Amino acid sequence: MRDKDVSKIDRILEAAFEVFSQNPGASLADVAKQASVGRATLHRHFAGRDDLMIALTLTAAKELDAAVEDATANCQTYTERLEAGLNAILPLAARHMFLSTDPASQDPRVTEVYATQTRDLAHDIDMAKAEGTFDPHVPTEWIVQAYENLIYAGWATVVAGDATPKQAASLAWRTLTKGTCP
Amino acid sequence: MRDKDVSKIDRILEAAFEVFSQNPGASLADVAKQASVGRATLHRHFAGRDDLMIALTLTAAKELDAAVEDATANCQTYTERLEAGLNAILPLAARHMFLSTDPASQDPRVTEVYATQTRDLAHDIDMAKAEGTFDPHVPTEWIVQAYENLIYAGWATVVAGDATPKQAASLAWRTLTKGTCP
DNA sequence: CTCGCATGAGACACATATGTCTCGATTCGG
DNA sequence: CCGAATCGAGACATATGTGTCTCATGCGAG
Repeated sequence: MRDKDVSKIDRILEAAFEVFSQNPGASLADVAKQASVGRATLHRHFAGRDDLMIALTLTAAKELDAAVEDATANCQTYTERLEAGLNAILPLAARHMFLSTDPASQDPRVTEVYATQTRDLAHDIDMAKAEGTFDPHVPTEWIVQAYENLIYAGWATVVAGDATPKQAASLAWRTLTKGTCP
Repeated sequence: MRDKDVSKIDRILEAAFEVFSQNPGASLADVAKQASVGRATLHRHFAGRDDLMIALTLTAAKELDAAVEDATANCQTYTERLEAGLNAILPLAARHMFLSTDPASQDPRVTEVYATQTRDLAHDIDMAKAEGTFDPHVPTEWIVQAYENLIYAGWATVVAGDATPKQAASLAWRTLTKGTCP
């Protein structure tokens, strides 16, 4: 039965990503319907909306970690890591973006996950500074924000049909490092 | 009584900006309370949540237009206009950001306002391209997205206490044009 | 001073989301 | 083939937001 449970949990989480991506205010009934699962069954695995949101956040973090780790396995430099990571994250942005505006981010596990992600990114940026990719005079905190928001910009461009994910990632990386001047 | 009405509408709109900025899902009762106004009075001026959101969007657009127009009055070039506009918009981002994730953006007036803003921005960027500020090979649509999202990044940096609005605007402009490389 | 009107407070009905429960159907293991 | 467990569907109670209405109050106009 354990396997079945996992399968059902995964289906619910997957459905939640799809539904909430398109409408962050969707009801749990919508999620259950998308997962082809009874509403009661959803409540058997997730106590309520908050529990589900927390699980989604942790799942999203795992997905991101896995994608980034896979994409950066063969990278030699931190600069390469950042560029490859950007390519890996951008296609996942659509699934996870609704979590950033989620008000239920008060759980300690969630805040810790976010803190860890930001800290790791800041670390890589600091290392890339040492490699000469970023100006040491530009605050690392700013580069972190710019990195994350240019990913969002790339995703928006893809959604608008103005670029492929690869092109968007390329533009985001170019803008972050060299800007858009000639 | 006309003056009183305007005053009350303004108070409601101002309260709505404050409340929704901190919690986009707040109830109309919260807004009325913040405005020191009866809930019924709010409904006398705004038919419902959608109406209020539309009014907020149009008000925000006016505020942005006014701020940008004022800040760019003495600009000689489109490049200067874009940089000055960025400085003007960034402090207002906190008030308006919740509107970008608002699902009630299906009203024709709202979509038209957004379309106009984006079109004007794209026009200025095209002109700045001609001035040599942006690489003509970089799609204008991308620069629009980067411009808007770097404003958001700047606002986030200010909120985090890592920069003043002026510093954040400067970083955003530098990143958009020259990037963050040394 | 008095009248009239807008207002704030609150009652009321309604819609929706949520959480719990029960029951018949289905499925899986023995 | 049978029994137990799980599931989906739906009923039910509850909470919250919303929209409308009434009414006493208080303020300003006349």
